[in-house]
Amino acid sequence: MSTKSSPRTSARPRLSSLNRRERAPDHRAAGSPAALQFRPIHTRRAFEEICERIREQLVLGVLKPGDKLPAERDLARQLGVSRNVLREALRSLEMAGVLRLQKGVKGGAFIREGDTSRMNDVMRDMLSLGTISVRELSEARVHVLDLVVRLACANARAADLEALEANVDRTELATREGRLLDRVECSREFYKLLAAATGNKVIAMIMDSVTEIHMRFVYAKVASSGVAMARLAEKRRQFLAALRERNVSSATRLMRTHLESVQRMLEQDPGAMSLHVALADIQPGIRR
Amino acid sequence: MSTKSSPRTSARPRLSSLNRRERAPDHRAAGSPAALQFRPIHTRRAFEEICERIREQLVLGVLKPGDKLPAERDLARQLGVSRNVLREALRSLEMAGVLRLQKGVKGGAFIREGDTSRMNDVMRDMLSLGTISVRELSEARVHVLDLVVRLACANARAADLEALEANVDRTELATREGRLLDRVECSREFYKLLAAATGNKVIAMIMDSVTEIHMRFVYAKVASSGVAMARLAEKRRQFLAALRERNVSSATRLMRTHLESVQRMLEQDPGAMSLHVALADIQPGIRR
DNA sequence: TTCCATTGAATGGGTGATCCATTTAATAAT
DNA sequence: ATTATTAAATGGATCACCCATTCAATGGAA
Repeated sequence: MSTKSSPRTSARPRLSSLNRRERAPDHRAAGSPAALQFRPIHTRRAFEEICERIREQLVLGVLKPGDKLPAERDLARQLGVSRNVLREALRSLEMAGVLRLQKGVKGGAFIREGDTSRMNDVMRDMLSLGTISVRELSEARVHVLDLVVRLACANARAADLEALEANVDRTELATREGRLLDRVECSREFYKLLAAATGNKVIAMIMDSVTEIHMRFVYAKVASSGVAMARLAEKRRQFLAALRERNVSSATRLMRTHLESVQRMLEQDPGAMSLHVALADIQPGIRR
Repeated sequence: MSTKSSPRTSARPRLSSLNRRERAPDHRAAGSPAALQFRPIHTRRAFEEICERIREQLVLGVLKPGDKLPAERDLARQLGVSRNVLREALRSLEMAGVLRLQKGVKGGAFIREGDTSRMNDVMRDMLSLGTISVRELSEARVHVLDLVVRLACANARAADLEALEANVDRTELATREGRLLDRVECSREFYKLLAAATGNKVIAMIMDSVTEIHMRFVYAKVASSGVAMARLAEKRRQFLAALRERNVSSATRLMRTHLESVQRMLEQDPGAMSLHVALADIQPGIRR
């Protein structure tokens, strides 16, 4: 072994002696039972250990949103890893929405408020990879929206209703001025506000994740064909009225029939709609 | 500028001339309208560009599950970035469940089948960061489960019912043998099978994500107190019977009352239940 | 004093060379 | 034929740099 390698393995405290956490058991002396299953062992890598430790501090409450981690150089030294490896870990946590990295003096790695849009990215990747289908997503959206409408009827507060009303105002204006794509943007916002009106951030997050991609399809459709939903603002007003009255069955019915007509619109000339067109430009983003 | 820096900026084709995609518009000559909002510009970093390009190839169908990316050294050269930066991108994609990295000759970066468990990790981080509360998660779970039961009644196939039946058999056995923690594991599996019985992977994914953490709480409770749900297997049999009969109202009612009793169990001695206990040991994992 | 340009240090972003550990196919020895 | 050995390819990790951005401290001009 070369003399150069020795400092790497001994000169400073290393991350963990548990670097390889699990080993395949040695069954050589015990024969080979047929049903025996080996979980693939997977050598634990430094960056995983680092991510784990940081998440641990989060769960323990030692780290909270707004807190700053030590500078990369310091933290790397503390953990006994190279700066590059530490950066891999920080990158992963950044992409997971846990950290926000900021340059410059007074910069650093800050714990973020949770980024609820991360679920959208998961959904997008699942679609890209073909693990879920557009059909499944649409179907799920119908059911989730049904739930959201019921919860919004039960829990919407005055502020929620006002925000929705203002949204419909914008929708109406966009319609009058012929800004169809802006109107699609209003629709996206409408569903986001409706999701928020449930008063449950988990439900809202789920709702957003199944709505995001759907709206991309609508956008692509409107952009390419120029056709758009007729009497949209009017339908929204009716729905809002039902919501105000806490009339679950009416609100549900209105939303359901609306979804059906949107679906019919999307399914005209289905050949024009490709996953690729709808998903283009959405990239798991780092929102700062 | 030193002579050393010049090769970095000119010697080989760089990632993109669009390295900074969006710039804040220059409004100096136009005054300062009050409502003007600046989206924070954020210098696009190399690893983001790389992730985007790879995801692009996914959406376009050029890359499919099972495909292998070029070796790190080659890909880095092709993209005109250093190997370290490329690795940051690959790490991020690995943590996102898009890639699987494998060592050794014949190793490399392979496109994975989508990993539906990624959503669980998002949920976990949201809890750790305090963005969502346990209360919201439990409430969401009740509603989602309600939906899942309805869909399972409508769509469960013979194979699904068999798997559920086998699961209840195991539950019964574990009960008789007093293996309470194994029985919790059975419960986790039960809900996973039920989710799968909906026939919709999006719904299943959502269901799993709200169930995972909940089951950690149940596990921690059972492990610490030794108490456990009475007549569990029996209740499961009743529920399965309703499911077989496609009796939505009965199945829904049975599940709902069961959830309530579980909730009562969890809420005894609530002080003992901390987020930290329940979340310990769950780490966004790389399952190979 | 007040204001604005300059400077310099801290920080994340990025590079390239080098070595290690694991895996596997080709090769040699038995 | 079978079994060790070897060599090459690959991801994992380290080190020593340099660059670009940011911002507080500094200092000179108004």
